[in-house]
Amino acid sequence: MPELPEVEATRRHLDPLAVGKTITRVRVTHPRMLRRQDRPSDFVDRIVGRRIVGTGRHGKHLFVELEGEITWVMHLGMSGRVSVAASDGAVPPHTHVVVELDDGTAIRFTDPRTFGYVCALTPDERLDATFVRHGPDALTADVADLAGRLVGRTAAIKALLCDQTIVSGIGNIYADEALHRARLSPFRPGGSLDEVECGRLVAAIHDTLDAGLAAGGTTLDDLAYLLPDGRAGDFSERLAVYGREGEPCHTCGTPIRRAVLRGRSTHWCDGCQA
DNA sequence: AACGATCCCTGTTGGC
DNA sequence: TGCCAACAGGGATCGT
Repeated sequence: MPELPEVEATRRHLDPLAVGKTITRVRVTHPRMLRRQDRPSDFVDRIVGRRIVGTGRHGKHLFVELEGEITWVMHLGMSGRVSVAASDGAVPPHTHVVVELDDGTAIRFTDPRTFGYVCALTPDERLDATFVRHGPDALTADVADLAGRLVGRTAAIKALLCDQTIVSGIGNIYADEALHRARLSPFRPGGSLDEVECGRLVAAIHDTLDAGLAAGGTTLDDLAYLLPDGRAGDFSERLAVYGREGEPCHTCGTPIRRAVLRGRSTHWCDGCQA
């Protein structure tokens, strides 16, 4: 499942292969990929012929900056993958967007479950889009950012961590992992965390995301995230709680528990987390 | 406004 | 062995 570390790994892979190249041809073969764009033709018309001048990321959103102040936005959803290969090579199944470049390569967006999307936005649209109302990027958010957004909130801290308007970039896996590292129960009301606990949580978020990034992301099975070059990230071997229901906690030996919270599986250790 | 439920989608898994 | 329901989840949307 692509969360912030997987998206950032994708950006770092894509950047040197894309920046400086010019888009020569664009094919979109699945209309659902463009559901964020008012008119589907806007995407193709807006990016074709433009030179790529940079890449960026905020939370789980990947940005490809084009000359003329157009931003090509990609969201990987839960099964999206970006790869770069020779444009005349074999195309993987479930490839819905192909962007050919002037050096004979193509950027391919592959997404079996089609929860991801692409769009091309003008500066005004980018200011207006939902994702800019997101909270600060989880890699750089500080204690004040988090504490200020939790004041008065009664929902479970796990649910709030996954809310992109609080902090941007955390999904189900890293939320569970960060809460275990911070020794906080996922069911604690967000507003009940004191300053010390908020500090512990922010540090745990940074540490967990950094570890995921250093490992090249999380891969749970062959449907899940792969690095753009096809290699699997190995963070899944270091998960403390996610997917470990019934197995002993690496810290205290207590069996890891699992429950469904807001329709998402939640894993925690009763011995470590309060 | 805040919160939680529901839905979208398809490869994989587990039960019978 | 084979079939099929259940499961996985990011985020939009809707009801409370």
